[in-house]
Amino acid sequence: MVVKDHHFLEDMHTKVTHEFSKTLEMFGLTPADARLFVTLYLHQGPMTLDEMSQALGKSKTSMSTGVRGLLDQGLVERVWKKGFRKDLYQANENLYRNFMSSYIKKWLSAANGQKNTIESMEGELKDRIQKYNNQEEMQRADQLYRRMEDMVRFHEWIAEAFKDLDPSNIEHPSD
Amino acid sequence: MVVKDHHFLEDMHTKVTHEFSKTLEMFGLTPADARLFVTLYLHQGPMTLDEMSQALGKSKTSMSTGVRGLLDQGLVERVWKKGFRKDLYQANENLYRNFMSSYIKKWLSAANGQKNTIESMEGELKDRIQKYNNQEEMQRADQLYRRMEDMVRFHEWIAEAFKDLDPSNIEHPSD
DNA sequence: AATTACGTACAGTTAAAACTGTACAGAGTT
DNA sequence: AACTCTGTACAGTTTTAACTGTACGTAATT
Repeated sequence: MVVKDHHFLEDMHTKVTHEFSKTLEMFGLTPADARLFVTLYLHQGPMTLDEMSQALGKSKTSMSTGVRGLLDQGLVERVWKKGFRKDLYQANENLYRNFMSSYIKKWLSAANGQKNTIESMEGELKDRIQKYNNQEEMQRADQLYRRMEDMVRFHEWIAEAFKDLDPSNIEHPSD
Repeated sequence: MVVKDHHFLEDMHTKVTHEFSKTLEMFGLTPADARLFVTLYLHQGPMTLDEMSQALGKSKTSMSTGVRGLLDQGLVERVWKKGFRKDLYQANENLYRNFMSSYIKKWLSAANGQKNTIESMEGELKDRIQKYNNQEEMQRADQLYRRMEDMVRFHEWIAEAFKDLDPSNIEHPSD
C-alpha cells in the first residue's frame, strides 16, 4: 500500500508537471525551461543543480543554463543557506504576478523596439518619396508607406493593451 | 536613378518584412508563417501560391501549408476572381483586431483546457488523500494538492485577464 | 474522354534547437 | 600551496522542426 501510494503520487506529480508546463510554454518558455520551473515549483524547499538534474534526467549543464534563464526572467530566485557550498534555487511564489509581469515586460520592450525601428524607416522612406518622379515607383512607395503607418499604430495599440494587463497596476490578493 | 529607386524600395521592403515579422512571431506565429503573412500584407492585391513561393524563395508546398495555418487563424482570407483557376489569398485588414482575437482565443482555450485537466486531477488526488495513513506521504500529497489549487487559480486569472484584452469587447476605430 | 493545371499528402532531406561531456576557472577546504 | 568541489563555456552530438520534390487526386479545359 505504501508503495502504491508512492507510485500514485509520483505519477500525479509527473502528470501535473506535464500539464502545467503547457501553460507556462504559452508565456514563451521553452518546454525544457517550463518543466524545470514546475519541478522547482512543486518541490518543497530549494533545489541544487544536481537535484534538478536528477529529477529531470538531464545534464547539469542544461540545468545551469535553464535556471539562469528563469532567473533572468525573475521567475526563480537564488537562495542562501549558511555553510552550504552549492547554489540553491527556488521558484518564486505569486505565479500570476511574476509570469504576467515578465511576459508584459517582454511584450512592451519588443513592441516598443520594433515600433521605433519602423518609425525610423518610415522617416527614411518619406524623405525618399519626395525625390521620386517615376510614377509607378512613387505609387509603390506610397503603398508601402501607408502600411508602415498601420504597423506603427498596431504597435501602439499593443503597448496600450498590454500596459493595462500588467498586474503591477491592478492588485491581486496574492497567489 | 530608376534602378537605384528600385533597389531602395526592394531593400526597404525586405527590412520592413524582417522587422514586422518579429512582432508577429510574438503572437505565436512561426518565423516562416510570420514572413509569409507580412509578404501578403505588403503586397497590393491577393497572391497565388506560386507568387508567394517566388517572393519568399521557398517551395510551393511550404506556401500551401503556411497559408493554411494563417487561414485557420483567421489572419488571411481566400479571395475569388472570376475565370481564374489559381487560389488567391490576401492578408486581412485590421491587423490589431485579427491578431489580438486570434491570440486571445488561443490563450483562452488553452488555459481553460489545462485548468479542467488539473481540476480533475485535483479531485482524484483529494479522494486519494482521505485514504492515506502514512504520515509522510500524506504531507507530500497535501503539499501537491495546495500547489494544484494555486495552478487552478492561476488559470482563472489568466482567463479573466485575457478576456478583458479582447478587442471584440472594446471598440477600436479600425486599423 | 483525354489532357492540362492546380493544390496537397507524404517520405526524405536539410536546417535549427536542445542537450551532453569535457575541460577549465574560481572558491573553499585541508 | 595543493587539493577538492562547483558552476559554466564550448564543441560536438542528438533531437526536433522546417522545408523540399515527387507523386497523386481533383477540377477545369480541349
